Amino acid sequence: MQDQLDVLKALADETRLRALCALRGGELCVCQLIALLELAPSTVSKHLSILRAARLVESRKDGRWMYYRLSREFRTPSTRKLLALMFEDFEGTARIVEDQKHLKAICNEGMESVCRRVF
Amino acid sequence: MQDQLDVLKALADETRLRALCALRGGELCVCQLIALLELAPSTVSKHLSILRAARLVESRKDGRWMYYRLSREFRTPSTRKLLALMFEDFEGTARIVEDQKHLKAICNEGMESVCRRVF
DNA sequence: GTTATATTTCGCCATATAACGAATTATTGG
DNA sequence: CCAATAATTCGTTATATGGCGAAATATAAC
Repeated sequence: MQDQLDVLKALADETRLRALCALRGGELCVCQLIALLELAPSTVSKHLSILRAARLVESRKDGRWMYYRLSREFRTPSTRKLLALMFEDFEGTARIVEDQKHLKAICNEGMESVCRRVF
Repeated sequence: MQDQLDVLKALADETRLRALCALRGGELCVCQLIALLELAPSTVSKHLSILRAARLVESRKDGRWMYYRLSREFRTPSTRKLLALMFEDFEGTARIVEDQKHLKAICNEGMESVCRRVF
């Protein structure tokens, strides 16, 4: 029960929902998520570790960069459906639409520049 | 967005999940929920008010007794699906199975007796 | 090997949340 | 009306959570 509860707790936070929505478009580097969420690196890192502990995201390291993406395999079969519903529900809310524009700009900026900016 | 977030926050608590699962079998009096959850009346009342604020449950008053049930209409269409998934996920977990037995005993006991016991 | 860079971990603070008991409200029964 | 009962609201306390900056870690660049 704790595992499923961890998933729900992970979802019950606006910042983490925004991060998950952002990852729908594909993997992102931590610095890009920092730029998107406009929070301290340590704060974003903590949120990502909570999402990972709930197995909603997974990460891969590439040199100095750490990339996060939505998990391919979830803890329970219904978690995938849960996420799909979540996305359906939040798709189109002002914040998420805003984030999508913002993220597009961040991706165009190039990672080197984003990193220099946020650290 | 806050509305949907309130739903997720309401779901991200073991006690409230147990209450929701218990209500699947039909409406229950507050005193029965107090007996099931084994928490102070004021605590249970607070949890129920959180569930109601998220529009996951609704209540009706019958004399001195207040009955709670799962909402018939949810805030968004997908909330129904969300709850269905939740139930699917928690169905069969040790705690919920235990609660089901416990609730059966509470319902057999009769409300007068339950009320006397928990207050 | 030293320095720079990207990320995480740690320690701290402020706020949010869950629990309780006491006081309050609303309704029934004498 | 007055007492009893069911439930809620209020005030308090302990713990959890989210935020930050500083320190630690890991990798790349020189």
